[in-house]
Amino acid sequence: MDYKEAKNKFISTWGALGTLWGINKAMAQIHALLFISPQPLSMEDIMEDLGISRGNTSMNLRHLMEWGIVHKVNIPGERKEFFASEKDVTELSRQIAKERSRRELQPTIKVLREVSSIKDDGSEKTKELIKQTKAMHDLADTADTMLNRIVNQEQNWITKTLVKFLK
Amino acid sequence: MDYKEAKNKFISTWGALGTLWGINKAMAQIHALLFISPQPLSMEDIMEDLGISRGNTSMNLRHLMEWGIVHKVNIPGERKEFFASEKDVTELSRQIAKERSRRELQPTIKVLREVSSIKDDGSEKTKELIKQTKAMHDLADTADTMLNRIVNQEQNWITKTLVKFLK
DNA sequence: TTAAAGTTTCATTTTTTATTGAAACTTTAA
DNA sequence: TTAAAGTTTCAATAAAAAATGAAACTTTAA
Repeated sequence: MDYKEAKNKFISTWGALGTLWGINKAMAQIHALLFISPQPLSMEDIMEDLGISRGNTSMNLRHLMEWGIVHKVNIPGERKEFFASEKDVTELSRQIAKERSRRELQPTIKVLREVSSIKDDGSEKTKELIKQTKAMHDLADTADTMLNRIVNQEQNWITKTLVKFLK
Repeated sequence: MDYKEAKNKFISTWGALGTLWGINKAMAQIHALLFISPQPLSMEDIMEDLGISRGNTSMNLRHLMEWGIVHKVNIPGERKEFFASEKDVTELSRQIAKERSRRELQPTIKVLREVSSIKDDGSEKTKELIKQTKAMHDLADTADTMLNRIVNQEQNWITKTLVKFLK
């Protein structure tokens, strides 16, 4: 496998994985491209490389910046804007986990709390709804808390030890 | 909020969350419905409750069974098939993590290994591709291993302690 | 057996989501 | 200033995904 093949394989695999996880293909592919590019790229570079339109590129770059994993880079002497990805995988996963927690997990946890707090009218179906949504709430809450702790690097010795141990 | 409101809110929230994570709405909603139902439900019950077609219900029930989180239940004296969800949230998350690992993470890890193993031709872009995909491979591999360990309940005392600690 | 009950499949349609491209807007060098 | 370079927005279009519904298939009780 030469460079070009490897690059294409990485970009298309990343796009496909993104799709499975609810991230649109172009967004995932732009990220993949920037992630392996030694230099920041301009919008033109990206459009051309991935064969996508200017509008698509612009909007998805904005989304990636909103997620905090792509940044504008100023290149002295260049009028164009250039873009670069977060290159450190630890920081990348921290950022993604943080955003998914904020946008998706936390609102869901809030709903689960509301739903599981309805008044028990004594019926079997109400009891089951309360029991199950409460269990789901506790799970989601624990998972979210753990995720945020791991991801926020509140890593004291025991956490570090544990992470190593689990590897 | 009464039972009906709470039920609808749970089902629609679950559907919306599913969509964000690449699971289609009907599949997530069928799961939500079964998850809070005290009794197993027939296909008719589900179609009627969610207002979706027979075909849609049938296919998504199959998907849920392929994911191992919904099962057929035989009710004595009934000719129809009934369906029930896994009710234990721990088992539910174990099953989902197991499947997502098998279907999505592991194939991606394989590609990352291939891509990061190409021959270094000395160029900067090849070096960067190798470096970055290797880092991504290591991250994905560690995350996958940890996930599987946690989820497979290979829980010795230190793991349990750690999990408690992180909560 | 067979016909009624129940289930699955899949071509077609609908809905949703992503993408395009051109106009509007912004920035900057001269 | 202004006009060229660059960027963003968004209505229109295309593509992808989900849902329908009816025909084909399977199971089972009589």
